[in-house]
Amino acid sequence: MDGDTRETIRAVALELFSSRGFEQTSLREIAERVGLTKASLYYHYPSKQALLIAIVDPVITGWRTIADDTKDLEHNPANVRQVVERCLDVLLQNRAVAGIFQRDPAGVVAAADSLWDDTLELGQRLNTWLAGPSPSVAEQLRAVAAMEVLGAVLASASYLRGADVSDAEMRAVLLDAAMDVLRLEV
Amino acid sequence: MDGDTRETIRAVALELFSSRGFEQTSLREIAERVGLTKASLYYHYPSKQALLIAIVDPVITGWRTIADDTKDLEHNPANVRQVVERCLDVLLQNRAVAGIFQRDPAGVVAAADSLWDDTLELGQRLNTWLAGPSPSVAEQLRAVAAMEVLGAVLASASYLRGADVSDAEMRAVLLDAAMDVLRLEV
DNA sequence: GTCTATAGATTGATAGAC
DNA sequence: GTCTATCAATCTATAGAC
Repeated sequence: MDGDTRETIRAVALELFSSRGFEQTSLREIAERVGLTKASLYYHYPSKQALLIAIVDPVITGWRTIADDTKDLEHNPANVRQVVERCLDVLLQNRAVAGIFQRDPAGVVAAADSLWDDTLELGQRLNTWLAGPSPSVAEQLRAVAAMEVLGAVLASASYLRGADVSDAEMRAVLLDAAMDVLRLEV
Repeated sequence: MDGDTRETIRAVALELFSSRGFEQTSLREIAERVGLTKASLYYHYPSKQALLIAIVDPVITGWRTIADDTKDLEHNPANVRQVVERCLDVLLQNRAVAGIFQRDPAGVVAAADSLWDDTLELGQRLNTWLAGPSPSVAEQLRAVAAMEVLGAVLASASYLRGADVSDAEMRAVLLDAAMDVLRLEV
């Protein structure tokens, strides 16, 4: 239980960053919860920024993979559905990390410009593909709106505190809803 | 041009809060841009928190008015469309303020718990009404997703940097898209 | 690998002169 | 109404002992 320390720090930081925000979480607090001193954190991560990047990297990578795969991918309803589905799965499988992007974009920007630039660029590539070739303004707007729909994965945690919804049902409903926004039926 | 000072401070703070985030904006920076010293800001606003509340209040009030009006309002397609339309108009007419809520929820929570509680409560009331009476889980999810669609008003600024879209077209397209998510045609 | 101690900077806020 | 000066707190990060 020694190489675990790095992972424990990551897990604690993830929980705090996603619930309170990056700037609102101090290394002192992370250290306390882990049971270390601030200074010890710096043995495992060279900076607070590096800690954030380590936490967020898997999701960026996930999105990049999807975006890369849309290169030369034919834009038809079946493919669109699959791309949206994969985006949705990234969110479902990384709720906490995605929560950082949803609840604290400002903190991410402040911590690492380039990280946010990456996120924007990936979003732009996905939206561009989703809108289809030579899209009208309406089609471009609907592409953005369809991606926004996926954010309901996280928002529903705040709003449907009563009913706990299974991942499977969330997946099915939001996928259909996104396709409705794009006005594509499969 | 003296009673204007208070308003100038508000405008400068709004711009900075909405673009960078609340915690990422210091009173020093606001003061510099206004052409005053930090200390002078405190003559006009008793605290940084109070400044945020003054900025954000009109939007909270707008949402509250809509939420209140759904009390005893029959849930039918025409009324749903009207409620969604009014929410959309609040966003379109208060883009910068809404940007604070979209880009920096974590900052708002940290600055004023109660402010965020209000926002959540209003969102919950609107979602509950939108979902209709005795809603299924799918209907509840679609209500949340429909509200998320409206967030495209702000997100599109980042993603459609090329084409500048008129408010009228944005309104028309997103209103229809939200109705599609709710699977209601009018 | 973890600690104590501290540097160095910034912040929100206040006191009091003018 | 605006200023100068300053307080007290907090933060990230580093130096160096163990």
